[in-house]
Amino acid sequence: MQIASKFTVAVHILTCIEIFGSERRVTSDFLSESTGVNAVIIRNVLGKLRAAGIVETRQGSGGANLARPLNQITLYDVYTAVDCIDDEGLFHFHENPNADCPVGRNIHKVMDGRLRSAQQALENELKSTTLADVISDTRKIIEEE
Amino acid sequence: MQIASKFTVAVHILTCIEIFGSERRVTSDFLSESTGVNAVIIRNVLGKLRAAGIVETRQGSGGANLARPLNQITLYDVYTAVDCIDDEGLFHFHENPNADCPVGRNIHKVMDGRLRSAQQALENELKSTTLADVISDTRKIIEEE
DNA sequence: TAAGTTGAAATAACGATTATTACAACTTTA
DNA sequence: TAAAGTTGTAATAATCGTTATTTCAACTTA
Repeated sequence: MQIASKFTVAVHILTCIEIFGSERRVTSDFLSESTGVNAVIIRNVLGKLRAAGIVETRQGSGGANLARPLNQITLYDVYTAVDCIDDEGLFHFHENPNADCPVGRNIHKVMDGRLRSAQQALENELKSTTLADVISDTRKIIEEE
Repeated sequence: MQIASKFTVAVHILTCIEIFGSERRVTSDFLSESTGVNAVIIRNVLGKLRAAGIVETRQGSGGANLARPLNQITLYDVYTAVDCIDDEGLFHFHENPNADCPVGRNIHKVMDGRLRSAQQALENELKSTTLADVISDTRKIIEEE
């Protein structure tokens, strides 16, 4: 049970756009090569990132670029953009608790707040890094190679 | 994409054991009734909770009870007991990044620490509540009904 | 106009979760 | 000791979400 790879793929995509965008056109085919993910899936993810105002894409001529500065895109922004998490929340509730049982009819209410807090802790952590951090680390590692 | 309901089911089970354990034998059939989850699945979850030293079960005569005090069982203990999270971590990495691409061969290294931190923030939050808290809230709500 | 690209729909492949069926092993009690 | 009820477990099916694939219209540039 894992958070869909759309999220890490999206970060990969954005990193490529920043790193290679100045030298070449970053197309869905190019991104498919780099990520190992099907080009249609890439276009799908790019579509969500575009809808969230994170990238711009060009139909026809092709290619994608960032729509705002690196330090104004957090991992949380990406995470919500590709919506790998339900409206229901990160934790899945079994759906048919017995309303005739005092525990069954209240367990949801009792757990909800605590689970939401846990999810929020995760999300706050994602808010604390921006793409600028990711790119900076990436450039450092590449230079050291 | 959600964390498997095994987790919330496990909490439901443990709550039932505490609340009803003094009046009756808490069998997998009874728990199946209360949760709405198949009795075999219940026995499966109980098996994991037993392996983690959280409950004891009785073959033959039937029934389950808690193996340690309520305030010594955190939500995190339950979460790890039913292992709804991979060894790989909460976040799923696409598996075939291109080693010939400088981004492809480094993205994992760059992201790993940050994703682990996010996961840990979630888990720390789960460590901060014990079943004693959950039961106390449950009893309060039941009394107010 | 030709070539290359995006956007999007439809469908298939795959994997993980949950449900179901079946039964051996065990405990209690009549 | 036999019957009834239960746990533990394996095997299999149903279901659902993710990812891959195929296909094609719309678009842009040369």
